[in-house]
Amino acid sequence: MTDSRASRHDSRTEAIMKAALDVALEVGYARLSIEAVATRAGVGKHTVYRRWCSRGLLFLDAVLSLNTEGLSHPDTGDVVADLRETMTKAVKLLAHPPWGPLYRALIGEAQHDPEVAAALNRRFIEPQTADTLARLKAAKEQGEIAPDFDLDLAFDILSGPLYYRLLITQQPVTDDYIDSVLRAVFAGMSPRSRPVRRRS
Amino acid sequence: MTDSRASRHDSRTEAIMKAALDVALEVGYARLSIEAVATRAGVGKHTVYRRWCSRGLLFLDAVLSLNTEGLSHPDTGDVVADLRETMTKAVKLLAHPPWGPLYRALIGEAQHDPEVAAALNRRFIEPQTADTLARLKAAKEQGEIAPDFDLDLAFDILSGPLYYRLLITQQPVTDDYIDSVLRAVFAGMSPRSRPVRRRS
DNA sequence: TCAATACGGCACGTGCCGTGCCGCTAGGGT
DNA sequence: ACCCTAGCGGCACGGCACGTGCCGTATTGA
Repeated sequence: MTDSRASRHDSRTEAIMKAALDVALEVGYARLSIEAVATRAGVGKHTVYRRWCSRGLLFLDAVLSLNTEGLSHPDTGDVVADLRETMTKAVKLLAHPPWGPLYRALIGEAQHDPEVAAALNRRFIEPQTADTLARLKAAKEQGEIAPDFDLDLAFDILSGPLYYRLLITQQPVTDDYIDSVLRAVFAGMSPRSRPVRRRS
Repeated sequence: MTDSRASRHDSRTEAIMKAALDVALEVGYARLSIEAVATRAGVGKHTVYRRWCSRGLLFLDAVLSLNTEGLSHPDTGDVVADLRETMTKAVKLLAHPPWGPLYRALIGEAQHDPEVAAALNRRFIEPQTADTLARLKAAKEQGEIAPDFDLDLAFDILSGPLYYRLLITQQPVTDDYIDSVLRAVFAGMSPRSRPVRRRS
C-alpha cells in the first residue's frame, strides 16, 4: 500500500480532532489547551502544531468533522414544510447538547479570530446557505414566494431569529418557535396579509 | 466631603474601564490581559481583581459604560419609520468601528462565559428589547401591525437578521439593509401580501 | 540495507494567571 | 493634632499553557 504514510498521517489527524472534541465537551472550549488535546490523543504537541496553526482552526475542523450528513433540502412542493423540516433538523443538531455548546463556542471564537470566521463561512455557512437558496428559488418559480422578494434577504430573515436565540438570549429553539418564525415571515407583520397555510 | 473615599474608588474604577477599552482597541479583546490593563491604568492588579472576578465581566462593564444615551424609540405614528431610525442608530453604534469589534468580542465572550451572557442580557439586551416591544405594542394598538402577530417574535425577526450579519457572515449592516429587512418583514414572503408603505 | 520522514518525549524561555506580602498614603475618628 | 485603618502600588511567587527547539526512535520507500 502506497498510502500507508498518508493513512498514518490521517489517523493521527482524526485522533487529534476526536481528542479535541472530548476535551471541549469535558472542560469547555474556553479551557481547552493544545497540551491537553495532545496528551489525550497520545500525541506530541508538534504533531498538532504541524497540522493547525491555531487552536481555533483545530476546533473548527473538529466540529465540522461531525458533519454527519449534509442538510440537503427536500422538495415536496410545499416550501414551508420543507423549510420547517430542514430548520428543525439543523436546530436539533446545532442548538442542542452535545453539539450546541460546541457550535456556540465556535461562533464565539469566530468573533475573535478572523481566520476562523472566514473558514466557518466558507466551509459551513455558505454551502448551507446555497442549498437553502436553491430551494427558495424553486419556491419562487412555483409562485410560493412573492416574485419581487429578495431571496438572500429571505434566508437572513429565516435564519437570523434562530441564531439570535442561540447566541444572544440563549433561549431554547423549539419546534414551535421554528413554526412561528415560518408563519410570521411568510405572512408578514402588516395587517390583512394573506395567511400562510398552517401545518396539516 | 464624606464621599472622598467613594470618589477615589470610583475614579480607579473608571480608569480601569477606560484602560480596558484602550487596550482592547489596540490589541483586540483576545489578547487583552489583566496585567496590561492594570499597567495602563497605573494600578495594581489587586485593584482590578477586587472589582471584577473575571476578564469578561470587566470587559462587559467597560463596553456598557459607553452607553452614552439610551436608544429610546420615537413615536411619530409611523412604526416603520420609527423602527428604521432606532435600528439605524443602534447599528451605527454597535456594528461600526470602534465599538463594532468590541461588541462582537463581548458577544463572543458570552458564548464561553455564562455569567457574561446573563449579565449582557439583563443589562443591555432586555432593556432594549422592552423599549422596542413597547413601541411595537403601540403600533399594534393603532392597527399598524396585525392583531394576532406575536410581538416578541416580531422583535426576534427584526433583530435576528442584523445580528446574523454582524456575527456570522460579518457583512456590513447598511441602512439599505435595514430598510430591506423592514419592508420584507412587514410585507411577508407570501405572494399578494399587502405591501408596506415605502420610505417617503 | 539505508536514507528519509514523521513521530513521541522532554526541556526550555516566555507571558499571564491569581495570590500573597510589604510599605505607603490619604481620610476619618476621637 | 493624633493615630488607625482601608485601600492602594509594587513586587515576587508558583502554576500553567504557550510555541519551539532537540533527540532518539520507528515505520516507510528506495
